[in-house]
Amino acid sequence: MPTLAEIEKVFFALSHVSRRHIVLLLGHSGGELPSGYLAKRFPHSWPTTTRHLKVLEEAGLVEVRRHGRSSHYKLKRDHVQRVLGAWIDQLDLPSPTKTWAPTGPRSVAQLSKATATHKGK
Amino acid sequence: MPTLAEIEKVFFALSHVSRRHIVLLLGHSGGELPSGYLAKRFPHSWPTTTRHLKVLEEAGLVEVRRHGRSSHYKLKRDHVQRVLGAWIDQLDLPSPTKTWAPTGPRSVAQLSKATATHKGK
DNA sequence: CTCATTATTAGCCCTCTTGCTAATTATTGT
DNA sequence: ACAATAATTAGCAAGAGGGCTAATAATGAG
Repeated sequence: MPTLAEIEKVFFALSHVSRRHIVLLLGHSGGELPSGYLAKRFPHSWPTTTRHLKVLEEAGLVEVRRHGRSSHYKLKRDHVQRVLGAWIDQLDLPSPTKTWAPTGPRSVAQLSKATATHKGK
Repeated sequence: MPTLAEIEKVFFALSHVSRRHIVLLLGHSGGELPSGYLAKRFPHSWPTTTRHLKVLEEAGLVEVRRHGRSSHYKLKRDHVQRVLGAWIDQLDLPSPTKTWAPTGPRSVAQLSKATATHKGK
């Protein structure tokens, strides 16, 4: 279960278009992307991108691997899905005994559960 | 598919703790809650709650029914799930032919698809 | 009609966020 | 050693966001 602080940081991080766009770029790339590559794809200056990346990193949405003079950023998919998924799940009415109704629209609970095989930070 | 503007508004709306909390309260209630009921549950003033509610409404996350001198707010679950779900789905690598890998963690795609039986605003 | 209740609107202030440029650090190449 | 490249840090300015109080609107009760 994500802490309040985690939820806070994630939603804040995703509240800015550029940061969401960075996340999407990283997601589509499938792997790592260097800071400069990302910076070039935005109308704003490189330092601004750097700051966005730091926000994403502090939110645990992204991880960096520094190698030589370049920094490679990678999306932490599981964290995005775990935090957002868990929050969305909370929207449902409090379950009496954690019994998810077998009928009706599927809950994202399964997603966050299935994905929870990874490290929980 | 949610428009960019929709995504923007939803993520902005959910970037504030109080607004997220309002959404959760409405979600848990299962139905409608009057403005004053919500306002009383926050440390800040009533007008501040009113503003938060307006933001949520403009984001399409909530709908109001005014009756007499009270306003009743209701969560639009489908919209929350449709927009957030769709965005999360975009994180996955662009599918070659929309073929979701049969192995690995399940996508939220199913959720948003299953839920998409409702009105698309 | 008058008063109380419920809620929203208006306007103000202060903080936080985000953009920028300039400076700094670290690494690679010549 | 020196210059070039990659990236971050520092510091500043502008604007947005969110809090408050006071004022206004609308409805219900007596």
